[in-house]
Order: sequence, then C-alpha cells, then structure tokens
Amino acid sequence: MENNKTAPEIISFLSETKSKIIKTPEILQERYIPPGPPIHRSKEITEMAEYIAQIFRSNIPRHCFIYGKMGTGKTIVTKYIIQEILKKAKDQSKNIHTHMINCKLNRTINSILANIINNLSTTSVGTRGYTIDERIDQLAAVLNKISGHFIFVLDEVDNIADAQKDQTDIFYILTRMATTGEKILPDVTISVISISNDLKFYDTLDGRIKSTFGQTEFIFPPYNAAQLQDILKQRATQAFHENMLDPSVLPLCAAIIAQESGDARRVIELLRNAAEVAERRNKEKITEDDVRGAQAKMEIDRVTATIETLPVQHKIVLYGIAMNSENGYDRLTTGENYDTYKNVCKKTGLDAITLRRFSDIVSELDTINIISARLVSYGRGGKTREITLAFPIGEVKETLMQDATLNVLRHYKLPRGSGFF
DNA sequence: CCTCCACCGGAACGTGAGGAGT
DNA sequence: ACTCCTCACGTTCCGGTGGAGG
Repeated sequence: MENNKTAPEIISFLSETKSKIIKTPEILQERYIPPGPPIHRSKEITEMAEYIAQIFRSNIPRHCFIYGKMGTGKTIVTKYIIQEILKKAKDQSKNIHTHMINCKLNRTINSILANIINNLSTTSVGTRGYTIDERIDQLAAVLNKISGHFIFVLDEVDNIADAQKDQTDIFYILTRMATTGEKILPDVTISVISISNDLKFYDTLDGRIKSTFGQTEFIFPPYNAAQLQDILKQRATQAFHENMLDPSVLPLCAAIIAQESGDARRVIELLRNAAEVAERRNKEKITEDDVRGAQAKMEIDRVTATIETLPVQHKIVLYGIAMNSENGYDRLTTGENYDTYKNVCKKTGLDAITLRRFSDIVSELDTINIISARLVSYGRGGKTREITLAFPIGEVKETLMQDATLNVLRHYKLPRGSGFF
C-alpha cells in the first residue's frame, strides 16, 4: 500500500531489478544455517556433546531431554552435534545412524514410527493401515537388518497429539524396544533426544520415562540483546551490500526482540522485514524507522494469523466487540457485548451460545491479547468485565471478513436506538 | 454494616467427531 | 463395519464476590 504500482508493474519491477540493499537474500531466510558451531551456545554444545559422545565408548544408550523457548537454538545445536558425531563415526568406521523427526508434522505414534521406518529402509511402507504393534515389528526388522547405534531426535515433541498418553508411549517404545520384550535386538542400541518448547513438558511425563531419562536434561535460555546482535552481525555482513545499515539498526532489532522473546528466528525476521520496508520506501539504507515499520507489520501479521485460526464462535464474539468499538462504544460490559453478540448471531443464522460459554471465550480472547477484559465492580451495578478491543478495528474486521460465515455481515450495521445497538 | 446487582468461574454432564483396535 | 475411547465444545446449575447505596 506504500506505493501505487499495479500488480504487473510490481512484478516486472521485482523481476527486472536487483535489490539495492540485500545482496544475498538466502542468508536472511529461516532455513539458512551459518557454517560452523552455532554462536553463543558453546556451554550447551559442550555439555550435550560430552554426554552424547559417550556412545563411542560404550553401548549404553544416551537419552536426553532438551527444552527452551522458541528460537533458543535447540534444533540448530542438536543438528550441529549430530553432524559432528556422524563425521567422527565415519572417521572411526563406527556404525552410527541418526534421524530427526519433526513431531509437528508427525503427531501420532503411528506416523512417527512410519516416518522412521521409511527413512531407514529402502522399501517404503504405507503411512496408514497398520496398527502400532505392526509398526513396532516393522521397525524392529529394519533396525535389526541395519544394526548399530541409532540416535532418534524427536523435535517439537510437545506437538504430539495425545499429551498424556502418546508422548509417554513413544518414549517408552523407542527407548525400550532394543532391550526388553520378546524381540530383543542384540546388535542395536537406541538413544532418544527429545526437544520441546514447552517448559512444563518434562513435568507432565510419567515416572517410568523420567527414570529412563534420569536427570539428563539441557535447558536453553533465551538470547539476550548482546547475543542477538552478534547473531545478526554474523548474517548481516554477508547478506547486505556495503553500508546499507544505519549503525543503530542492529542494536534496535536486538533490543526489541530481547525484550519480546529472545527468539533468534524472530530477530532475523525483523531485520529481513526492515530491509524489505526500506526497499519499498526506496531508501538508500535501512534506518530505525524501517525497523519500527517492520515491527508494526509483524505484530499485525501475528494477530491476523491468530484471528484466522479462531473457531467460528470466537470470531463472532470478536466481531460483536469490534462492531461496538467501531460505533464508539468501548469498554462495554460482558452483558452488553453478549446482547450485541446475540444480534450478530440472529443476522448470521447461527445458534447463540450461552452467557457462560461467552464469558469463557472472552477470557480466551483476552489471554491471546486480541481484546483486553478488565474486571470491575459497579457496586450495586454488579461485578463484570469491561471489554476493549486491543487492536486496530480495520485489521480485525478485514481478517474476520475472510471467513465465509461472517462474510454475510460485510455491510451489516448494528440496529440503532437502544443503548449500544 | 448489610444488601444486592450482574456477572464470575468451578463442577458435572451431554454430544458429536474422529482415531484405535477388533 | 463396529465398538470403545478421548477430546473439544457447549450447557446447566450454582456458590461466590467487590463495592455503591441503603
């Protein structure tokens, strides 16, 4: 929206001209991994390597558990260590195999096992149609054939569908299958490395798993501002043409993200967006102003993405609140917003939920910071919550209109007359 | 100090969808 | 194809509550 070029003009502009600011865009992509050991994680690398490398000396499995928030380097450090271990194994002709499974893409025990089997064997098995017991047999056969030490990495393990049962079961299956049961695999050792974003995750695992893992856990703290700045520097020198960065840009990016999350991916994303903003503004170099612009854009993207994935009822509740806000009625009570909500439901032809459920949805929208619900007491007027939209109405409404159920409301005006509607 | 409003929020239960096992 | 289970979403019921007004 910052210039008035038409789509064909933009396309031909982008296809025919090279970026004045960005030299190597790949370096600012999420999937790019800088060569060498990940920076500012030497303590974690040393500790993990010392622990896992024990497999070179004995056949005792080395299970461990890694946790830390998003973008704290868990995956990248694990990949690095595994890569080094494989190198060493090759040098020493040791029979070591590794496989990393993203549990965001494989959420059930069955699909995790299928993923491992397909990765290790030359003939692929179907992803459906087998029970878990059959899967275990298939996996045992494959492991037995290859033999050696296997390191399985379960990345983003808190995404496994059934938190209580499946997470426990998958550990149990993998850590025990080589050593116990009817099908003992004499020449196979299995180590499991689990990676989780959820700091409470380890507590929810049950006792037998904890005894298998012992006390071996590695905690990755968020990066601080200075560390984030180093991470940016490492990429910026190669990613941009010379003198494209105002000196204050990297410190500002680092400071913003350090305060928000300490997420290395986010800080790179911020810098990349800032570069794109500067480019669109036809600037000669990236300045603080472009960083602020990028920050605002990322915040809007985050919230619109959240709104899009909301269930229909949540969207309608939010729509009612947005309509009131648009009509100048801010800080309305739960009851008043519920009345608006019922009107909206009537218009869309949907059944209205009860006030009790409505109240829960308000709480949920409050927790994800799309609205702000403040508990107040009006004395005899009762105790309730004052609800305010915590985001620009235009963006919220436009995002909600993408939903087919709500689109019929595009030109709907709340009935005027009595109070807030 | 007591009342009483307009909701809050815990608990128990109902229902339909979807996965696992037979 | 059929039976269990589990889970998300929603309902019903109800005790609890901060504070202005009596």
